[in-house]
Amino acid sequence: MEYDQLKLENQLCFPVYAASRLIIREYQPFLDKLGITYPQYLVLMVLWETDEITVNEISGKLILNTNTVTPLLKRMEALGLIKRVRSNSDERKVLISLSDKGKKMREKAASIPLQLIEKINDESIDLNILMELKNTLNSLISLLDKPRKG
Amino acid sequence: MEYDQLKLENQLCFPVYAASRLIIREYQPFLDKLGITYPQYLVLMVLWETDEITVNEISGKLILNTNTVTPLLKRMEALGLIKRVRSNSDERKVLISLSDKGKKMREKAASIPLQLIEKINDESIDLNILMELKNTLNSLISLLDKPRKG
DNA sequence: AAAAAATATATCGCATGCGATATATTTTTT
DNA sequence: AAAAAATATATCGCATGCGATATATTTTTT
Repeated sequence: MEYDQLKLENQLCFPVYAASRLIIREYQPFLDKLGITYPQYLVLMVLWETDEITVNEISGKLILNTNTVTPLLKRMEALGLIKRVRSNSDERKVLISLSDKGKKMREKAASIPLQLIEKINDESIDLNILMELKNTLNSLISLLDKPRKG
Repeated sequence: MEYDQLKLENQLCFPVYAASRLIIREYQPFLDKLGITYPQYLVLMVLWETDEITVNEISGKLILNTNTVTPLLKRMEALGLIKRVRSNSDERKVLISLSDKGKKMREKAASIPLQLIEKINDESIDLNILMELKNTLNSLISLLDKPRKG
């Protein structure tokens, strides 16, 4: 029997998995300056776009389970980046909003995406190809994330 | 100032990160049957291709730090999937090789890649686009992994 | 209206994943 | 040859990430 399918180089998942970790490593020095982790940065990006949303909405946008997001948000609250308040209209919900510190961090973070692009683009890889990459991944994500939403 | 760069939808990293987790979730039911995790499956794939290699070589192929790989291998040894033996020629090295159980698992795993492809292809996304995706990610990986090697 | 189902968070346990650091061995430098 | 540097693993601590499960609240069913 042929086992070529089981070779690392023939896998689709491995490159996605490895690239994910490597790109996050590139973020590390910038995030270290802000004293936050990559998932915390993602939460902030969500809140900078839409402040005052529920735990569930955040976990939906980041495609993370609530049992990952709840402790993440608690750590962010402890860091003074966000506030967690039970909703009055629906006591099951917890509303997440930015603290002043969390709001101010937006300015410090503003330069990160461009610096990342420079870091990557600086060498060999065409930006258009990266845009295609993004599109394909987004198709894949909406395909695989369907079961959660449907 | 414009903050569009800080929107989730405009990021490259987030789709890679989310896709990685979602694809691994697709593997989960198949790996559960074998009683292994995704990183463990990766180690096995490396060993099925080249048995008897060092911890360092495995961590290099998987682009993981040794402080991730060492405990991973210890768990795999506890599961009876691999053997860990100090090298005689160089006492710093630890040689990792497959146990009978680890070797036999190859047959059970042989059908996984195809099943995954069917699961994804079954709907809407062209396989050629996925091959391009793989190529772009591999370029990105060799770019970002350079500092480790160079 | 009471019971059942659904929804929203949260807790627990375990496996990564990694920065910082330690230890043993080998190689290189002086 | 002794000292210094490099190499290969390993340990520690902390932050995810998730399956299983618990709890409180709201909505739906009967």
